[in-house]
Amino acid sequence: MGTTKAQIFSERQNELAIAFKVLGHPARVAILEYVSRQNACICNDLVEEIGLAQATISQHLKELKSIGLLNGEVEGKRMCYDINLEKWAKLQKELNTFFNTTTSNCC
Amino acid sequence: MGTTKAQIFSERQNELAIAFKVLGHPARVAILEYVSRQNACICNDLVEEIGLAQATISQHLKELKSIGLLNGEVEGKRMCYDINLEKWAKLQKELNTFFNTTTSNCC
DNA sequence: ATTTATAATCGTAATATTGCAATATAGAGA
DNA sequence: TCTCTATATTGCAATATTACGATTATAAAT
Repeated sequence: MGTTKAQIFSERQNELAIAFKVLGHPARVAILEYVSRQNACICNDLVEEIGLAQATISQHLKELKSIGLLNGEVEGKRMCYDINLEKWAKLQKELNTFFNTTTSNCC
Repeated sequence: MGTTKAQIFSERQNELAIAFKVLGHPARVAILEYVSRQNACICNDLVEEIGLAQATISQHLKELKSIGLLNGEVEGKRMCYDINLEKWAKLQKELNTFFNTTTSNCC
């Protein structure tokens, strides 16, 4: 127990849910918003901006990278994260498809 | 530890994240999709359709209700759930605002 | 009244997530 | 090289989530 029974759902449902889940933390919402506002987007800035420990920010960045929403480029000793616009647009489209096809005709 | 530090984020960021989080489970995605396809949308049907225990489905329904995405009406000894279309449209709009305003200009 | 059907709630075990300190790694500059 | 800075990883504690059996509550049917 404690584990999501992914095998009983479709791949699409699982992927959609995973994307929603990754977006389902305020720190990750804030990271995406901050990264999108900045020209320089470095973990250390995020630590100051957001107010979580460096290790914690790094972990959240990892999750955002895991679904391809963020790109991380090494820039000297720093990392430069930016949003993967292609993936971003694709996800937006998928979410809208989900919202548009899921409308009630019940009762 | 273990608890999200909600107090360091804006109300909007927290609410957005909570909505994403609720959508971030394949069972809840599946429930929304199934409810939207049916005219009769009863927990017991969902148990058969989805293949999780009745208690588990009931719990997922509760979470969907908690953010107002589902309405539950008592219909005799059954419950009739349907999607709260107003909330649904509002959420879709908010997510799109998030996606549209969060685009990269980094690096 | 008793039984049956439906769904909510409770209690609990297994697992996942969050957050941080400590440590590791890697590049830049003295 | 040695040190400093930036980021990643590890290990761990606290808490949250997932799932389910058992129980409870309610209403319909007999």
